[in-house]
Amino acid sequence: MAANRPTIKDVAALAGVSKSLVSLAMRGSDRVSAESRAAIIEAATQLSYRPNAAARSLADRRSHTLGVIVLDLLNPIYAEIIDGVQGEVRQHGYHTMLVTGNDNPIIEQSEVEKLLEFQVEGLVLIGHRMPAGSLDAIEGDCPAVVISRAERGIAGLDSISNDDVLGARMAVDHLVSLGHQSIAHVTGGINEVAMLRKFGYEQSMTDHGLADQIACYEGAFTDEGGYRGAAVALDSNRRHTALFVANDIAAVGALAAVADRGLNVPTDISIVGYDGMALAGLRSLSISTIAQPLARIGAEAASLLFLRIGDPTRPPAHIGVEPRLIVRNSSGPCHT
Amino acid sequence: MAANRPTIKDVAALAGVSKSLVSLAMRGSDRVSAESRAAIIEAATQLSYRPNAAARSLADRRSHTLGVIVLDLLNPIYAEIIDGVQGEVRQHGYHTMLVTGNDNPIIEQSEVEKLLEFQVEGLVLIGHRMPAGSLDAIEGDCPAVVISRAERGIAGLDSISNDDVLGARMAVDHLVSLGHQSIAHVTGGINEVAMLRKFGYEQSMTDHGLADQIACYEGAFTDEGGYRGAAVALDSNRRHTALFVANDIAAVGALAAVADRGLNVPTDISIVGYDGMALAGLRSLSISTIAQPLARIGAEAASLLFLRIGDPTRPPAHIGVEPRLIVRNSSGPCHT
DNA sequence: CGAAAGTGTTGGAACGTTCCAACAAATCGT
DNA sequence: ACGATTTGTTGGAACGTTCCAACACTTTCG
Repeated sequence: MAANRPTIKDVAALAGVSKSLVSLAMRGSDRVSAESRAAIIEAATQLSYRPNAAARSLADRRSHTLGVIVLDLLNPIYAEIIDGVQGEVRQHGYHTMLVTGNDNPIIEQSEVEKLLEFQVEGLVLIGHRMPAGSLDAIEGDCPAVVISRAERGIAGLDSISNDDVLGARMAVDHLVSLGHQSIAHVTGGINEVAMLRKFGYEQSMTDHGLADQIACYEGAFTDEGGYRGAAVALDSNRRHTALFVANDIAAVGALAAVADRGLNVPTDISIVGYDGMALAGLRSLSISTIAQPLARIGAEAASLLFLRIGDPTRPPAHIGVEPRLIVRNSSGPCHT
Repeated sequence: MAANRPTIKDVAALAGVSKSLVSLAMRGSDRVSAESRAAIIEAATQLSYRPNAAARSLADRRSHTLGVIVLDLLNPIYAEIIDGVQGEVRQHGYHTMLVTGNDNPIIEQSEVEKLLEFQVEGLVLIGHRMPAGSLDAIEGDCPAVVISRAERGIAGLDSISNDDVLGARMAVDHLVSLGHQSIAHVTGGINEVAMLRKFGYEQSMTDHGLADQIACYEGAFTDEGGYRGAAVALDSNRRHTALFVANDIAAVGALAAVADRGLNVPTDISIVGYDGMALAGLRSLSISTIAQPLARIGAEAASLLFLRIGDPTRPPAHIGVEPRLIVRNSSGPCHT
């Protein structure tokens, strides 16, 4: 561990120039003579000089850093979104500060606070839990974009999400095209996204003249929730031939419920999930699903943020991305 | 968006005291009179003042921030480790800067560089890919701890990992206790962790007098790799009754290979994985596994780092944590 | 050939904090 | 009652950068 970290002054002294010139050179200005530049680079590497980001961001009044707060790292779909964000951010030469809310609004709030103290230039919220009031407060302070939660209500924030209603309709359309009629829905609980998916399901069923076949079973966005909902569906006296489950994780649970009853997927019953998490594609699961373009959502969120940073007065935008059907082995023709 | 962010001076002016006193008060010093404190708090909230972390860390020469670099966010076990790190870090009142290497040594290197520019006080490396040389360089600059890669070779770094040899032995012991003898191993490819697990497998087989039953099939730490390895194992003319697969993701692939052959788990063949990722516990998979205490590994890594920050001269430590057997539905008694 | 325009380079003033020595006022001990 | 301590408070100097106005020197050109 060397004594004290070398500063720009040390480099200047060693190279025999002024600190200002070193500053210029380090940032690759073209107003530096070739000789000076060479001497400076030489000195810098010799001292293994590393600019101090704190000092820089203080002087510059820009941190070149974006804050990303994610509801919960454990859900694999968030990880995929984050990857998208990071890629885009890197391209802009920015840096990312990533924190988790641990599914806890208090922690979430305080982490956001910390990010703001670090003078992040923008905030990406991935599936937050904050009350609208806090969001408004943030918005006054710092450009922000919200992912994966419909935020039509909140005026000032950019947001991006997939079209859950459309996606749900696609799931039903797919099952209908396979000849299914008694298509049940295992819901994702009481939250906006789940509601939209349920709504899409009902809409499409009705459009196909299957309104009388509509059947919703209460579930949740978890393995456990999917299992419960599917179990009730399967044990009912209605002979459902297909299940549209509110998300992929829940679909994994539903798969287990089917297996527990000695039934086969897709011969006895078809299953379609939602989200397109990589995991659902593993061969043991091979769940048909409505995929969100997760990485693209992350990337678009980041570029939206850069747009707003560039022009804080631009009107808030909402980007909707299209979900896409991925057919795997969990859905097949209706056999009754 | 308010005009300019209020600074400590603005607060001081509004409260009618000096900036020094505000600084004291904000950090909760007890040398501030009740009146002054009240006035300051009042002023601060009124202006919605937020201290500037860049300025603070410049003056303080401490960033109160730790850097965490993870190989790849997509692997769920890393997410669980990160959660552990974050929890511990939060308890110390520190902040975390999390970046990914995207499984790319170049990016990894440059991200670490950025973290160091931010004057992080320490670094947690979760499954890095850097050559030993870069690691040495880091070590000179900044306390660091390495997770989940045995680093006995590198003298100066603290590290923490589970005992892979022991874990592999536990897996075999478990299968033997269920009456299995022809226990094959699907490997994790050519890397240190995989080698250790393979070594533990061979050791335990030998100890149980089953040296002649040892059979290794080449796989990888992926779904695909597990599928391939298991497929070869199952198609061989040796009638294996159990498979120890190098990690959980690969075990998921192995499960698919078994299903493809119309065989049943665990009646026809037992499977044990390694890692203890939450996912393996989903009811559709229910894979018996050797679990690493992932969150604890993260937490211990962080506290190790705090120890070293507190005393940079302390000798480097290696902490080994014990893996634990979790029996689920993928392993059962031998029926032949 | 002298003014104008360009080329490199420089010192000093920011940026928003924390730390420190200094100090005034109140309280103490003898 | 008077120096010694304690209790609050203060201005100014760091911290390591970037920015800016000002500088010498060349070069250009009418």
